[in-house]
Amino acid sequence: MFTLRVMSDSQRILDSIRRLVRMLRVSDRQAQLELGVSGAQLFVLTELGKTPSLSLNELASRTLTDQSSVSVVVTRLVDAGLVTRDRDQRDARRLVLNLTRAGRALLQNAPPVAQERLLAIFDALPEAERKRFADTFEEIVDNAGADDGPAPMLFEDSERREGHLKAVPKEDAAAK
Amino acid sequence: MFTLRVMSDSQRILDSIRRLVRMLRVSDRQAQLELGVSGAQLFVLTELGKTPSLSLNELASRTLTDQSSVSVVVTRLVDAGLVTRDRDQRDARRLVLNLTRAGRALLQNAPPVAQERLLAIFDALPEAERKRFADTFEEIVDNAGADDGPAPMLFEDSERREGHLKAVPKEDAAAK
DNA sequence: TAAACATACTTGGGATCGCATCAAATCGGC
DNA sequence: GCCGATTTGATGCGATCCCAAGTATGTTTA
Repeated sequence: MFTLRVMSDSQRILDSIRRLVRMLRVSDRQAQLELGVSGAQLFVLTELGKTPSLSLNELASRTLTDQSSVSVVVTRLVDAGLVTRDRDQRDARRLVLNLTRAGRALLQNAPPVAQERLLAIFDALPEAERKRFADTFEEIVDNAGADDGPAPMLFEDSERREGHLKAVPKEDAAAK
Repeated sequence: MFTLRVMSDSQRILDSIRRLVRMLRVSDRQAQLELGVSGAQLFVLTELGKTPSLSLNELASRTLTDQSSVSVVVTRLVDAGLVTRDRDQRDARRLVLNLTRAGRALLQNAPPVAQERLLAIFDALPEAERKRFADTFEEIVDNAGADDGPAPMLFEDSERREGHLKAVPKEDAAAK
C-alpha cells in the first residue's frame, strides 16, 4: 500500500549504484558522439598511454574486463587508426599494442569524460570523508567479489535450490 | 617494478566501482545459468512482484533504464511465460504487465542473487558506517548526475548534423 | 623427436544498454 | 467531427560484456 518512502540505507546504496552505472553508460554514449570513440575505447587508449607496448591480456587485467572484450575493442581502435597491433617477436602468440600518433593526439585533447568527472567529484569531498568512503567501498567489494570465488568450474550440482549464501561478515584482517 | 604505487583515495574509489560493476555482471551471468533468467530479467520480475500491473514506462523508470531496454527484457519474460503483457482497456497505447503463476513461483524460490548478496554485506556494516557510506554515495551520484548539467544537448559538434533534436536528457523526466 | 599440455588471441553466441525512429492510440483545439 | 501534436511501445543499430570454443604458437615431457 504505502510506496515505502523510507528507503533503508542499504537500499539507498543499491540505488546509488544503479544510478551511477546508468550515468556511466549514458556518458559513454555521449563521449562516442563527441569524440568518435566509446568509453571503453577511451579507457583502453588511456591505459595504453600510461603503459605502452602492453599485450592483450595485460590490457585486459588492467581494464578489469575479459580478454575477449578487450580484443574487440582493440580491433576497433586499430581499424580507427588509433592503435597499432603487432605480434611480439619473441613470442608470436602475444601482441604488442601501442598508440599511433593519432591515438596520442586524440587522448590529449579528449575532454573530461565520466571517469574524470567522477574523480573531480571525489576530490571535492573532504579528505576524511573521501578516505572513509574509499575504505568502506573497498571492504564491500572485497567481501562481495573476493569471496575467494571457487574455480568457476566446479559447481555442477547447482540444483535449483541453492540454499543460501554465506556472505558472512568474515572479519578479514588481511585488508592491507 | 612493483606497480603497487600508492593509489589515491579517489583512484581507489574508481577502482572499487569498476570491480563492483564487473562483479555484478559476472553474477548476472551465473544467475542466468542457475535460474534461466538474467539479472535484468530477475530485477524486472522483482519490481513487478512489488507493484503489479505496471506499464512499460513505469517499469522503465523504476528500473532506471530506458524504455526500449525494458521492452526487450519484458518480451523475453513473456516468451518464457513468466509475465503477461496485455493492453490497457482504457488506453490502448499502454501495457498492463503482470506476473504469471510461474513468474511468481520463480521469484519465490529464486536464490539470492548479486543484489541480495550486496544487501547482506551492507547490512553487516556497522550502522553508522553504512549511513555515512550511503550519504556520501548519494551526494556523489547527485553531483555526477544532476550536476547543473553538462549542457543537455549541444550539437555544435562539427561532424554530426542530423538536423533533428531529441528530447532533452533531463534526468527528472521520471516525474509523472 | 613426437606427443601432451599450456598460453595468447580470435570468433561466435546470447544478453544488456541507450538512442533514434516508427506506428498506433489518444488528446486538444478549432 | 477532424487533423495535428503528444504519448506509449516496438524495432533496428551499434557498442559492451562474459563465456565457450577454436586456432596458433610455445613449452615440457616421454
